[in-house]
Amino acid sequence: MEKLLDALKALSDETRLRILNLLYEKELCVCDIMEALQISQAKASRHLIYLKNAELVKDRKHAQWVYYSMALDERMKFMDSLVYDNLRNLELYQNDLQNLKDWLKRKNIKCD
Amino acid sequence: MEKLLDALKALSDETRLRILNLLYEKELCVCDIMEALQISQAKASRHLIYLKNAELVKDRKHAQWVYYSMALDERMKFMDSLVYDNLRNLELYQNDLQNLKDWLKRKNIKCD
DNA sequence: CTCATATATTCGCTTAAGCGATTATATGAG
DNA sequence: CTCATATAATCGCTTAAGCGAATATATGAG
Repeated sequence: MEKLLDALKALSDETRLRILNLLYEKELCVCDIMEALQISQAKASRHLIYLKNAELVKDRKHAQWVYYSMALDERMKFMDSLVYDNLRNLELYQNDLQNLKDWLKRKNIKCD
Repeated sequence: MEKLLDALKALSDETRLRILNLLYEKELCVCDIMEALQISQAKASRHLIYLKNAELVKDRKHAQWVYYSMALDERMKFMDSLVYDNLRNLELYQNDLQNLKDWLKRKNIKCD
């Protein structure tokens, strides 16, 4: 079966792990990801599409934004352990979350 | 952190998943793997070394044989779900287990 | 020592991944 | 319509993965 293998391939890249770590918090648009991870737009978009093809995330279009969020089926329940027992213990991923938080705050202030 | 990522990269290849599925049953030597999966010796050896470098398995030499077995630390506990909730539901991996069983039986008869 | 068996390593090749830079497309604002 | 913003897609390049075939190494048997 291909589906599981596709999901695991999607998990074998650090940028994608960093993205999943953020999406585990909440639904985000591409520009949130680029800002939080400080990566290029093309890179963020590419990896998000990769994750979508692997059926780990789903997307939702609204105006000119595309919002991505986790889309885990029953089989992928091991993802919880991966994120909470592993990623969240690592400095890089903690920093990413903090950067996301800071960025969302700035973004909201801008919109006021 | 590199270690988790190395482990995940190790999980992103079907042959290595098939090997892990077998090692989840019991400690095996390289030739058991080649026979059960019907793959070449070089291929079995290469992937086992890959898994060892990723610290998912450990090896033990005895005479001319090298025995490999699972070596999961606390962080890798999601592997249980991966194997039992996913791999073991798939025909390919079930067949591999049956082939292993058959091979071990033949092997023992030969040794009598 | 010599041979057979088990395993690891190397080589050359092919294919896939990831990347930056650029371009294309879609949407909303004015 | 025109412009700015958000996202996706393409191109060319570089590097990594995986493979089969062949060779090397280690161990036990006799």
